[in-house]
Amino acid sequence: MGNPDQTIAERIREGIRDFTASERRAGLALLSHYPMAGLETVAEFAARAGVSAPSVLRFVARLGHASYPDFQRALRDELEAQLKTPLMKASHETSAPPQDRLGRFAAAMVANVADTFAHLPPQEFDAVAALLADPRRKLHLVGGRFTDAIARYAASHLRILRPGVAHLAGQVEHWRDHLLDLGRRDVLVVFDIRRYQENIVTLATEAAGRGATIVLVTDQWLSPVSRVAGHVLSARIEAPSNWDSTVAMLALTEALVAAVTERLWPSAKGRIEEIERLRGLA
Amino acid sequence: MGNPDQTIAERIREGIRDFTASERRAGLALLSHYPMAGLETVAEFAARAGVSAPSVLRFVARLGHASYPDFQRALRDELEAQLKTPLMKASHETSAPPQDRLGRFAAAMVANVADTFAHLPPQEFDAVAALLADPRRKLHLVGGRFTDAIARYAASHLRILRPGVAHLAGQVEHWRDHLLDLGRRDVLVVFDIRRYQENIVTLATEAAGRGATIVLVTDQWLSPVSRVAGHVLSARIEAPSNWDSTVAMLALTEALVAAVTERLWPSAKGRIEEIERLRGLA
DNA sequence: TCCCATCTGAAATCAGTATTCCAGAATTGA
DNA sequence: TCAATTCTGGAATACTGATTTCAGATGGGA
Repeated sequence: MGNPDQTIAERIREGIRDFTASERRAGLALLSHYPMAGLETVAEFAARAGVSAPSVLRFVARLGHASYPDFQRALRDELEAQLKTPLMKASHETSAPPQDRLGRFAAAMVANVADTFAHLPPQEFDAVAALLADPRRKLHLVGGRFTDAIARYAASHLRILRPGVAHLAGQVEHWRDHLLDLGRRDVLVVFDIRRYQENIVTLATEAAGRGATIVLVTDQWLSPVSRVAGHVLSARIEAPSNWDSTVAMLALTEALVAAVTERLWPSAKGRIEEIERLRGLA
Repeated sequence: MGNPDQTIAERIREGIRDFTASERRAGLALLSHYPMAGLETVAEFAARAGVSAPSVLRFVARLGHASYPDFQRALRDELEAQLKTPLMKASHETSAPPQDRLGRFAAAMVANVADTFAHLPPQEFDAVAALLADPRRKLHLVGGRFTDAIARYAASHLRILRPGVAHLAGQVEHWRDHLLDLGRRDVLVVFDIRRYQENIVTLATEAAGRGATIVLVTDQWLSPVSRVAGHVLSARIEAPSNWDSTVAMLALTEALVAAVTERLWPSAKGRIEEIERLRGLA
């Protein structure tokens, strides 16, 4: 299969000295029509390179591929990885890309996610991940009008990874009961964006007063909860729409979940298997 | 074969309405993995799309190609023309592939969102937006284990914009009651990704049987719900993590909400003001 | 409800392609 | 110049993958 960290083109350039004459011709033909020539049939490729089919196969074998289809698969994978780069998007959209609303919306989303990660303080991120991965801490998650979906989403993942995860759902009245239990060992994760909700601020302030650690995930203008928060992470939420976008905030949340997953993996692995088993029973 | 001035992707998007169900699945599979899926063998392509090999061939024939190899040649030519221009450069200088996990995660998120919008068939998107904005239709939203948060999120926005929006929450048992009310005038919006949930498929199938229109928002591999869906939108969900990412799906959903908002704005404006007023009272 | 038209995929068939073999050509070194 | 070695491509072979067929499934209309 060859070294997967190297493109096929690189391997050809590197090894071309040691090739036989017809292998070299095949290699040059491929490089000069890269990578399409390699996606043709052996016969076509051979004709293009001016060599025989067997020579092409020897060339492919020399590059370390088990068979011609295997070689083509590698080329396709390589190409696909290349096409993944977002630059490609522009060339795909034939007509007036920045004009249409959908395109503008897409561009804004992409920018939000990119900016959010670009401005993320790694220490802060790691500190939060460590906190969420600490099994001695109890976690409580709560969100506002629209961000509650993210709180819920995070909770549903974290609950799988570790015990002691609660989502403060719906009714504000229930929160009071929860408050009673919040203390030094508790972490309250608050999701709150623009048009910050008063009751959320009150809850966080009260919880902080009782000694709980507050983690705030908010927008770039920072919810007032930041006053009492031990850790603050912010995400970009602007969109060409009447609504704010929580896409970047979800991306940030997923990144946190991924980091926590990694930290907890030894213990979480068995836990997940057990959960799968129980789900199977249901 | 076919009109040479049009890309194959365009022809698919344009004609997809008139395709048969399995041709449509093939088309969607190709669009969501464009154009690599089409460079695979018929069998691989068929497996990816979840249809049989003959269906893929009928799909290719419908696009106006004389044979599968002819179709592949067209794809290659198209791709070659694209590669000729801008991004050869960018792909070669893969400078600084972010080694750190957070950077890789961020890059994947950005790519997911970009790809999702790049491969989104605009007609399909518009059709869904129109459906969701039709006040004569009742909307019912439901999601799976992790996607339910998105269903809920979408519902909370749509509910503000228009009447007749229901979120099928939690308990599977409650769904049954709901099913009774689903008929020709109803739209069931289903969010379902990898490790597709059986009960969701059952629900959608049953709802479709009762004449409801099914809108499916799924991943690039298409939930089995696509069999009964009137409209399918797919989002990229792969992430360098143990979990799949729903970021792009949320982005897609927000784009839909934005489109619906725009369509309904004249009527929604007053509605929102009224809601604000009521919230003020509480 | 039944019928007709349409669609779909399993299996059989067929075509074309990769692969192998080997004889002869080219190259090398003495 | 001559052998030894390496390389090369024509032709036979073995597969794999495209294509066709057809029976059954599906859906829509009377």
